[in-house]
Amino acid sequence: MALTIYDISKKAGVSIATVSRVLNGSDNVKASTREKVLGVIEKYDYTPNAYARGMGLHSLRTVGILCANSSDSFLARAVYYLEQELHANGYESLLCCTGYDLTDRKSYIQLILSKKVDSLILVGSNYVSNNEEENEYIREAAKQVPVMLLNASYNCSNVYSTLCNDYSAMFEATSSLIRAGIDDVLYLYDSNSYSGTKKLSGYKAAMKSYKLADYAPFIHYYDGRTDQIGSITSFIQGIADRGVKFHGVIASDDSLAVGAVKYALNNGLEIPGDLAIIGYNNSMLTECCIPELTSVDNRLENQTHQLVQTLIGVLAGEEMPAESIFSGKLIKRGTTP
Amino acid sequence: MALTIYDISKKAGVSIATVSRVLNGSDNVKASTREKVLGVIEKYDYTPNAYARGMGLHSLRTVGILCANSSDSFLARAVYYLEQELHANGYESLLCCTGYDLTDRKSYIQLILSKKVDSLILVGSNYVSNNEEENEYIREAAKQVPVMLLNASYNCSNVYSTLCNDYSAMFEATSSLIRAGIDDVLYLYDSNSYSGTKKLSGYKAAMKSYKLADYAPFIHYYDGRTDQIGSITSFIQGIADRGVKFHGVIASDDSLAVGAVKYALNNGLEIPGDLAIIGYNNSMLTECCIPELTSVDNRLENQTHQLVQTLIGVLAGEEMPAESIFSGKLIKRGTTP
DNA sequence: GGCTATAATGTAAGCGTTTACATTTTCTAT
DNA sequence: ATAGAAAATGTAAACGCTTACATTATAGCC
Repeated sequence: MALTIYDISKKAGVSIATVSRVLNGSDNVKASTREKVLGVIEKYDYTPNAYARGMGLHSLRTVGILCANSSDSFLARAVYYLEQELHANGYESLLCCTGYDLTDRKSYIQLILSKKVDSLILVGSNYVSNNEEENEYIREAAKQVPVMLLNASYNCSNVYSTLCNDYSAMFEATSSLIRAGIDDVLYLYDSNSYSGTKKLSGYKAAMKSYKLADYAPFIHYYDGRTDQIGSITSFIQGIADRGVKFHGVIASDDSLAVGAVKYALNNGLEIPGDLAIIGYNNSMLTECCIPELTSVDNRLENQTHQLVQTLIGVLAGEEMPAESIFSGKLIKRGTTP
Repeated sequence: MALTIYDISKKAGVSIATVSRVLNGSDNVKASTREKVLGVIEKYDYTPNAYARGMGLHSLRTVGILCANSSDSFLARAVYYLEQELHANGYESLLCCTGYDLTDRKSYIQLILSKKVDSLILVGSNYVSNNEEENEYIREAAKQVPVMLLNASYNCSNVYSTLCNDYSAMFEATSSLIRAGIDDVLYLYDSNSYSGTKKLSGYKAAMKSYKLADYAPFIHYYDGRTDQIGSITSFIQGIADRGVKFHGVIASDDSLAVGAVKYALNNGLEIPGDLAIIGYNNSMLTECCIPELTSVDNRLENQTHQLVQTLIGVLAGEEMPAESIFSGKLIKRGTTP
């Protein structure tokens, strides 16, 4: 059986209150007593029971992080940055991978809220739906703790967001291709999430502003299989086989763009001469293909940093901005002219 | 303030014991009472406090998962599979990203053990060091709960492992290149972890068995930067520039292998004609390059499945195998003849 | 040395559950 | 209808900590 604070107090010859004070760094303890107690703690390798602690303490300096899928490279990177930032600020994190299903999601939130977290961070725009009813769970959660959205936005009190101006970034990316003389630009996307919708509109608006027809087929592919990219490649092949012509591809995610690169290479198309390609997220995948992938950097690191700063402020009772928006930046590499 | 079991019992007109019984699915509750209580719970959206629960309950059906870096695609995939398996078996998971530093690691373990986890899963071979002293923390942890190692092995009571026979797999991979007539095979690796060491020996043994000279430069690169692959590419370029000749590259990880692919394409080398390349882990990266990467599948999915099965068995008091070894498999794609 | 202010320590209540045990209700068989 | 068994429910202690409040030790001052 694990040692309790009683065992330690007995061995150190003090009361449990004193042990607790030492544990919590209270300054009302005589130096010699502190040494004695710390010695016993050290010697017996005592660790206070976190659950008992959770009962007494008001805050456990813990925040819950929810992400849909930790093997998605974008989400994983976001979670990684977040944990680092939180740790650096003295907060622990509790990570849950909820999957994309809405009902599971709700029960995960209940679960994590029952752990007395100080806040909830929802990573990725798929947590905000276009269907307002589906967002009820966010409003519910926000009644209990501040809810932080990374790369998404939701207008509700006690909800704070960081984002990239996906609309403008995608507008810019699309325009840059058009200005380079490519007027048949295909748009690939795989998610109707908050940011997904913004990006799509950015593309459409750009095409429209140049009086061009847009074409944006939806790919459903996030099922965790290994040959995701292969399925994208053949999806694009299917489009070409149906006679659709395109000399540019913009994708809502780098993985889709890599699929386009493979499609091009499979068909002997020159990149960017015959086909120009732009991805999104500026992930590690941009480096994996030859030529390297041009991609929009959505400022993940800035977002996570800002999000944690906002959170700290909110928890300290300060008034903080409900939305922090960063400007996406097109990083030009070999797949664009 | 959140509702407690007292509030619910009052509203439902029963005792807290009855509410608790309903909550815990005890069968000694009249159906009508159960309905009534569930109704109140539903209506007020009550969730029992996890910490109070942790005090009373013996097991919380929770296991701690430690991984060094959740943005490493191999580790992330492993964690993802593990969480799914655990969830399917009625276990919750607590994930911590410990980083690669040893001292941090120890405090993380203390932290997670204080949460009354039923077991500890260490994901990835970097948790087992060749330096026996550094493994003390594993022995310590194993005194408290069963410790499960994924993709690593450590001989100690109450420690269970799943692995791939990295030595043989690498021996096979290397031999396959040699048999194809390539006798100057470079080996790239970036970690001296448990499995890293095995792989390296497999390569060396294969070269030796064909009486060939081995060459295995070490790359230090896992720092989380985005241009990892770029730095690998230039590392290889540096080797070539020093006059080292090689017509084959085997890497301990797919990302290193992708670096080799880029090196080849940068230099106008034909793959696999001028340079044959084999990666390891059979990750999504294998699909990202053209030609697609030949890679060793280390049976991650099998490993995670087996690990959870073993864990369930151990927790149920059954005698389980301390080590489960799977056979790696060379998946041939375009980068090998 | 005696008095007070202050620092150090101890005592005990409370946090929200679970569960052994006690009690009450319901059912079965007479 | 009623004793006795079985089922349903209630009571209260326990889990290991924090902390307000009470008590004791220490120091400073005249």
